[in-house]
Amino acid sequence: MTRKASKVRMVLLYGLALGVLLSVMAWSRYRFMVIDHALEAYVLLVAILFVGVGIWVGLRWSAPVIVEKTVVVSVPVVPLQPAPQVLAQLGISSRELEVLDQLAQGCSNEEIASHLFVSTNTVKTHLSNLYAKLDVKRRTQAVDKARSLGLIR
Amino acid sequence: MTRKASKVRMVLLYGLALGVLLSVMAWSRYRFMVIDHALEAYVLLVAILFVGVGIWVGLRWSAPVIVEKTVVVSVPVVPLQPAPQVLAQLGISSRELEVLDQLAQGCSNEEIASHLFVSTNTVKTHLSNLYAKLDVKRRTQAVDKARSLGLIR
DNA sequence: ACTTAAATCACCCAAACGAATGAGGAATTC
DNA sequence: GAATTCCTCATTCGTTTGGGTGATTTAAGT
Repeated sequence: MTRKASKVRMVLLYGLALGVLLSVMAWSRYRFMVIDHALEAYVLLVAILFVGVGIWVGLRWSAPVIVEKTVVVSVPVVPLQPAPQVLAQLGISSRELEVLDQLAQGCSNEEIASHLFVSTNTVKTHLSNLYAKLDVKRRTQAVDKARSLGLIR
Repeated sequence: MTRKASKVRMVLLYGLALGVLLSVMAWSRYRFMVIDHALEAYVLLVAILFVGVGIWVGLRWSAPVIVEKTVVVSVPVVPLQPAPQVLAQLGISSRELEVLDQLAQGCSNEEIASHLFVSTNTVKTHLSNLYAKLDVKRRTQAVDKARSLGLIR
């Protein structure tokens, strides 16, 4: 049922109730008029009744107060790019990527060399090629750029 | 003003209004009693008045309907740690943090120096202190560690 | 068979970097 | 006012890094 329909129906019900109440009161007034101060009691009764009606109407008509609750949910963040295309596009070989990874971990040329079981000269060659392909001059720049390209975590 | 206080005040006002209205009616009934069907009009007036009061009360008392809305917002992911405590704990100064930031962007000592308007010697000093505080030996290590600590983006 | 690309290593040289140390000035704290 | 911290700069010395160049080997593709 729509909100509008329920309002219309309620107004009709309210009018009906008012009419009935007035009739009942008109009929019953002779019974109570003999009592002194009957009018006051009468009015009080009417007031109480219609305050009740009003409250009911008010509650029904009151627009729902919409409270927005912001719920923060933690979501697993996936790697931006597994770097397959970027890698190919830049022409970076797998060996160079290994070197790049070591680089990002802060290894020196000598450490990289020992980790990859090659000479430091080889590492330097790989690095030089990497710099050219990444278009950078320094190892720190290489790490920064590789990270922004998603080549490394 | 709190909700409770306003409710209490409203009840009091309501009672007062009712009392005043009753008094007015009691005083004025002699004027209208001569007219036929005056009571019906009287009751109607009271009914209308108190329906209004009731509606007002109902609107005021109506409890907010809480509607939960799921809102999806994009949140900048990264601040593992706002780094305030970590920073303080490691004793890293703001200037050192600036140097660290430049470092992460792949700047050379000379570039950092010109960006921060100091000599390269000063940069080297800051770096040395940083290395000690981060317990590393090389700039690349420093960047790596600072990142893992959430000190930099 | 020829070409190409990747990986490996070497040598030389210059620039950048890092360690160690000292020191002055400013602000804050005790 | 003494101590502390931070920022600044300097000097020296050894290490690391990067550029340039060239070479060999292997694998893959034409």
